[in-house]
Amino acid sequence: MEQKKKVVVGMSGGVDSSVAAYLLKEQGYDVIGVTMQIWQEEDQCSLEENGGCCGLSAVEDARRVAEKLEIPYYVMNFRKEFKEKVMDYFVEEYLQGRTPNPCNACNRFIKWEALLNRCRAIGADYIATGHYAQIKQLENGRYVIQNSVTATKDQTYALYNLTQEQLSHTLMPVGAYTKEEIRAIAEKLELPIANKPDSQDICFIPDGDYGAFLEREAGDRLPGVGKYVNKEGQVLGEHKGVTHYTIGQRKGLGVAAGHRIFVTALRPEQNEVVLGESEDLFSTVLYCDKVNWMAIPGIDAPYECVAKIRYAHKGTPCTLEPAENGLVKVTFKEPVRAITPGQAVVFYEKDYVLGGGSIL
RNA sequence: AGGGCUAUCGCCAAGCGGUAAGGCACAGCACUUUGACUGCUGCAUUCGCUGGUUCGAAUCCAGCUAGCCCUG
Repeated sequence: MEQKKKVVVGMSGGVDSSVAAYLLKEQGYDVIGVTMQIWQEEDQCSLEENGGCCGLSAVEDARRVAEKLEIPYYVMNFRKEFKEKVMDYFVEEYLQGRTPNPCNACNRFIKWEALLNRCRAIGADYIATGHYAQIKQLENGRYVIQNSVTATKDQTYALYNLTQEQLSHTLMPVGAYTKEEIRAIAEKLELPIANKPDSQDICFIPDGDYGAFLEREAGDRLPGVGKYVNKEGQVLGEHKGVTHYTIGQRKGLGVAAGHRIFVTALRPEQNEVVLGESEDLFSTVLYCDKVNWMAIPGIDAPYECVAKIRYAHKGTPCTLEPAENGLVKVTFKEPVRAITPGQAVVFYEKDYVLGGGSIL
């Protein structure tokens, strides 16, 4: 009667997800390997050479790993979902003068929503990934993402948007290990991808030139050249269009002010880019919407916690307060640098995710 | 038309007879499952042009050119 739990592992062909599949098999699960086809064209595989969580020789590598582990393996097509939920979102955000975080969108809508739905439809109990994070159920019954044991490789920020339903059907086996340990396991197993580099950058823009990508995708909807101005409204020069800039940016401005200057604001309505000093980038308050609560159902009074406003942010103590229309006001104890609309703000309590939202 | 001042890397700017600082911009690399930030490296055999003085000049002299200012 032993009914083995069935779990689908999203395999990117990389080290982490490959070892994740191995660990789950060792733990007695009925493991199925799946690679999601999301942006890559069928005939474009030859272009791939290095990293990208979703590109490359992903399929070939994943298939070889699955064979080595002796687990069934399938490729699932999610190009349509990816185009709508990630690429289109990416373009629209830039057109509105905001700075999107495609990985967060991909995690929630593709890796979880789309993949989980399809996997449950074929009878799987869980989906699993190679994220360095852990899922834990609190005493109040709610599921949370918890920091992995590897502080330097923590990925909870990119996962704040997962729902309770999604979390309750997700496994993250590598979260209990360090990156070094995972690589060691991969080498011991002689997995063909043990030394692949970590993925990075925007997977669907392999050359890193997102300006050119927007040109292809949005074309005539792009704003075109505009004016650089300072706080006083003086024109400082001409820029390539607000879609080419983000808050806090210094490089690529082409303005020689004699000292370092940064983008302090974007005004998409006027297609103006405001330039200013580093000090001008620090502030203590932000509002966010599209809040996803994880450790608690919500707040109806001020709530103390720590928040991150970007992936690499170490976190700053703050107070959360409910605001009109479901928004949340975040007041930091110390000024934080370059609060950027479109980026995620993620709230932490102890070592787990309290919730998070999209910065306005 | 006279008089004065200034001309050094894309921008700003040291240098004041001893063999071209620095900042910004720019480029590359590193960092990074987003955009940024940050760090590292590179970036004028040449100092408006032509001569002269000198062992030796971007630094002194002369002329020329250009720009700015003042006087008519």
